[in-house]
Amino acid sequence: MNAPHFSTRQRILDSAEALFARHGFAGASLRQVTAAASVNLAAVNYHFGSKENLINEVFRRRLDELTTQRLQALAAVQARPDHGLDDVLDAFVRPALVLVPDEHGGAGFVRVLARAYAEHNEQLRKFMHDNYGPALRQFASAFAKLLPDLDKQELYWRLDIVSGALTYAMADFGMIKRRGISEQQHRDLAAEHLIKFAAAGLRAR
Amino acid sequence: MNAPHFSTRQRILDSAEALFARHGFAGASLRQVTAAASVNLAAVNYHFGSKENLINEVFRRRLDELTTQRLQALAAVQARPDHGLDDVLDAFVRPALVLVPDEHGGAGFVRVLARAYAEHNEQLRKFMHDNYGPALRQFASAFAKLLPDLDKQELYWRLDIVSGALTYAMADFGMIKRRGISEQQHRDLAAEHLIKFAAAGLRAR
DNA sequence: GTATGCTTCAAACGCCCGTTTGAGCGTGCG
DNA sequence: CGCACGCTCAAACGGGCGTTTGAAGCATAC
Repeated sequence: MNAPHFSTRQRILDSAEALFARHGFAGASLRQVTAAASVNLAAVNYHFGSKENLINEVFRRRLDELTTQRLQALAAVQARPDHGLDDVLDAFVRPALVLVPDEHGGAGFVRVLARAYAEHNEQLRKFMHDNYGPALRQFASAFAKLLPDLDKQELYWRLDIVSGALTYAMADFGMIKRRGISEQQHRDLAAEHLIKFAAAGLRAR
Repeated sequence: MNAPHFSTRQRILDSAEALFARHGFAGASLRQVTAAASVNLAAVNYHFGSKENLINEVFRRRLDELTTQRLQALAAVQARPDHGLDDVLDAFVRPALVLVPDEHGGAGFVRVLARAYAEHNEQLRKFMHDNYGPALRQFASAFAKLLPDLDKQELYWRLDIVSGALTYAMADFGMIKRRGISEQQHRDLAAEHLIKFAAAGLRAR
């Protein structure tokens, strides 16, 4: 499944991400993960200490990447003096598209992220809040500048709504089947619609 | 945990719903469920056949209720000739608030629903599509009448976004902590903000 | 060449899982 | 009464779980 020239550690992370996405954290066993990674069972505990810790590492790896890219995109947008709501939303949404697909048609990390929300695990939530929060606050202030009449509490509610819609749209949870398009196409379209929708939603009076 | 005068069947369903919400379908064991319900372990297989089937029954019970209430509310709204977008959205969102809380602070069925989305299980999805789909189509046509200029594909995308945001908001997945309010208050507020946001999003051009 | 330290390996640990079994229970009908 | 039926129960089934162990491999440094 994984090319043998990648490190054991990395192959475990890749397989774990794909299997957690498909079967959930409790539903995917270390035996499945290590088999998919062509790695000995004990390697997980050797490299990560425990399953719990492996889950955290799966997150850290991608969230760091996601946050970095978002903030980069935001900085680029804010450098342009005429930037609008759509641009900031794009900086928020677009990076989530990139780190998405795994090699075998799964939705990869975005779906893991959705799992994590659903888990409602306090530890995971704190971890996400710590790593996510500062970046989110930067976006909030970028939005606040573009929506000077919007109450701060109101803005935070709406950003939460955008995050939720983003997560669900990216993970392709919708009830409506859209035939003949790839997962990647689906997510591009979803991003497009989401940005338009969210821009109007944020401007609501 | 459950009053003893309820039937074994019902106590199992209640406990299962709460535990599936908290720990997921794979994460909550039948031993936990039956212990919480003060019921013999074998009772699950006696009354439901299998764990898989228990999960389905947990859904059927609430989804039937939810769909019925939504369609009732929609009918009431459509009876008024001057109804607007907010009213239809209210009919869609409000019933989700009602069937929410379990007795011990958990978020109950709404969180189970969010789990189901995250599971991405084909069988569950088909089940939801079959039971959900017709009602969703009724709402779609109610929205379409109020948004005559909106392309049909576009509308479906936006309704998917609304569903995602609704699920996410109801299950209280947000990153932002809001102190000093109960789960119920949180959901009332979430519904209010969601409706305002979604109405504007649906009207986006 | 041998000692060192990181990594991999097969095997085993005890535990919990979903499910099945067959005996036991109470109720109500013939 | 007796017997059938719906339900509950404790116990056991095989199997999969996360984790631990100690030996084996294999480079690098001395």
